[in-house]
Amino acid sequence: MQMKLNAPQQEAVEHINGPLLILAGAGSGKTRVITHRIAYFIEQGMDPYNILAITFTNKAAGEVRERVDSMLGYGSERVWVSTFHSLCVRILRRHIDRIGYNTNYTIYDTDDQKRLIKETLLYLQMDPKMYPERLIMSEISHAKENFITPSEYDLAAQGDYRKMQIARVYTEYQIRMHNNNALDFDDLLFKTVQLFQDYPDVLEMYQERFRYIMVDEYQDTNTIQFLLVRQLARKYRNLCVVGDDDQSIYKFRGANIMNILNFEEEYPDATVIKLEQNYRSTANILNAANAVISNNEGRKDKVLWTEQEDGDKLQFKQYENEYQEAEMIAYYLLEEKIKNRRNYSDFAILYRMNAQSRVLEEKLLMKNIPYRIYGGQNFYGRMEIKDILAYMKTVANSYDDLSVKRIINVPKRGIGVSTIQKIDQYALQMNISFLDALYQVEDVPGIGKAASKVQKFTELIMDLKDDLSGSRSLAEFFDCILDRTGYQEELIAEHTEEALSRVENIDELRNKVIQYEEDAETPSLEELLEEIALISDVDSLNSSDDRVVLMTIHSAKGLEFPCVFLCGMEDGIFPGSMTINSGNTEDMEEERRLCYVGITRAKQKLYLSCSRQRMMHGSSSRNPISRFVKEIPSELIDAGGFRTALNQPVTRVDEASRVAPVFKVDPSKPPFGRTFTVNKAVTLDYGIGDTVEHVKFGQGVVTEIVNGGKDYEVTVEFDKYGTKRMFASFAKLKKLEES
DNA sequence: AATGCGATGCCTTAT
DNA sequence: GCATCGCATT
Repeated sequence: MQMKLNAPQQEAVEHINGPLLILAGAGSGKTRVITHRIAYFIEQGMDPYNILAITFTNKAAGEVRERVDSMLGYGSERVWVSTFHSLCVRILRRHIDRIGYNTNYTIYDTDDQKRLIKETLLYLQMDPKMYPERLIMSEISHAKENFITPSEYDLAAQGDYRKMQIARVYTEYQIRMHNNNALDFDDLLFKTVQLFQDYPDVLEMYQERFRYIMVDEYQDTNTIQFLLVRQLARKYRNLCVVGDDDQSIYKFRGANIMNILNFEEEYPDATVIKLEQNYRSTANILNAANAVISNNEGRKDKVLWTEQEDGDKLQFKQYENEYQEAEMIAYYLLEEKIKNRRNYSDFAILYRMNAQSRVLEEKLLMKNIPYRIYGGQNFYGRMEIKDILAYMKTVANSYDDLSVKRIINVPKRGIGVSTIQKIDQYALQMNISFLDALYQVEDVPGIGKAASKVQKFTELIMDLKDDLSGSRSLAEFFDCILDRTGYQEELIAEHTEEALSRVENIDELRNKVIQYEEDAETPSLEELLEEIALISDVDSLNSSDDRVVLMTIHSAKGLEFPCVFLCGMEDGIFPGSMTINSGNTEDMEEERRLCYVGITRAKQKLYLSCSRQRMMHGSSSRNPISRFVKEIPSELIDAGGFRTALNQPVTRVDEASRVAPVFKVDPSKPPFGRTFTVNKAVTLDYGIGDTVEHVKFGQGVVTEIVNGGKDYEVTVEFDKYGTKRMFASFAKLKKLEES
């Protein structure tokens, strides 16, 4: 651990007035500078109340506050440290009524958004096949990220039929969001910027309050965040942004790397400080990272260096399939743990996509290695959690039609789709909320005996509203929901393993409610719901429980681990096939930055691995070694006998990786060191699944290849002659078609 | 209205 | 390989 601040760090800490850009390489003590800077400001007599620090995750915010607190022992609670989203939520809770929303608005997550889009498409009679929700969602999201209103979008769409259709959805979607008194994630930013734009008095209030602004991970800010920061900083111009252009990895969600690259143009009087000394990783790991990232063009020039020892070489292994890869990761993990007396929590297994976690999980489970998976299906995204939350949201905001529709027949009350549609129709005509329409169910035409069922439901909601005002705590209210709905009872009655785990999840949610109530100064249902809406998976990462961590490289940004496994290092996975096929240089550079982020998470040991064959959406595919692995100088890598192949030029290695022999691992006797043998007498230009031709037997498909030392034993299923096993050197099989 | 079945289509990455 | 969706059945 670094003892005292180095010169540039010190300079950054003591810079008080005017714009400041801190280019902080990975592991260069960024958080340290931020926390010291806040502490320094307070020591200099500044009011902590005037300081705003924006971080990427709630977890990071908590850490900043904690560290400032431990440095000063006071004052930190008055510093406003939060993420962009929670900053906006808190501002809007106070002032959103100025722009026509109710301050008890609901926050919609991606799932809610999707439902609403679906409803909207139906209403506009647009074909979801022509306009997939996915596409619409990203269009709307990108519009909002660029502060483009529906009418502006429509204006720009003129002449482009497709865009004009999307403009219709965007417009109707926003109307519905407004009617539901709901905001999605993008709206939180959008509405705040809009509020500040339309109400300069409100903006000035916050400008006065936030005289000193710090933004972390600035390279991942998008346009709307840029605008928000610019608004807030305009008056006092005491803006300090910290970031690393090499770690910009969120282009897909609108992050604009130009925000950091052009900071000096936006603020010509900006001071620029570079932090280039890395305190995290060994020299070998750092050099590998430097080598990879140096392949990108158009970056701020900066070279990370370290005083640390070389350390161990990076490990690289190619396996036959993803099961073997997972198996060996588990094996090497245990080996390292025992050899160097490490904790499980010293390890992270990182991958490109969440889908890769399943196989890893399976093998860890088999070997009794405690682990925790972050990301993917979020806890709060689970069905039962969303159901219970929908009850809470309905009580908190009766305009939230989406939540009401979600729970009106959950648990089953015999209220079906047709009834819901009729009521929906009625609500639309009367221009009232869905819940209000439910209250007037007797006036809704065409509702027969379902009316009494609906009335039972509305009574339930009214009772719950009474419960909330009558109950002493939110936990008590929570139990009222469970009791009155019978949700939990129904699950218990099911007696299945799945239902049981849902019950457990509900219990966990209950704990969360209790926890919130203990921590909050003035607990309220609204605040509880917003906290839940904005919580991210890594926020709950807790290094004190001794488990291996599994997550995507994206989620791992900002984290560090003594030992890191980067798996699935294959062209087609990482970089992904989309990126490779598109031929887009910018996209490829972003993938490379992601790789850079992955490598620089490791402090001492880095294991890279890939698999020759892998199941991807149902079918098996073969992937060559990732080009990024090949960008690492071979002297930094220990790859057993495979090093030769790595040294070859990229184009030739691609060829070579197809010819390379199949190797088999006996899990009971895991190999040390030399895993690969490249110098074989015979090489095969075909693999499992390929169609081959034999002089005598004709065509067939290769089903198995066994490494028999000098030769390969190849099993082929011939079209006419059945399955034959033969030695490759005699068979002289000719490849016809790849699988 | 609820259930169950086969067909479809789809995968980055996440607040 | 998985989840979602539409359809037919009870």
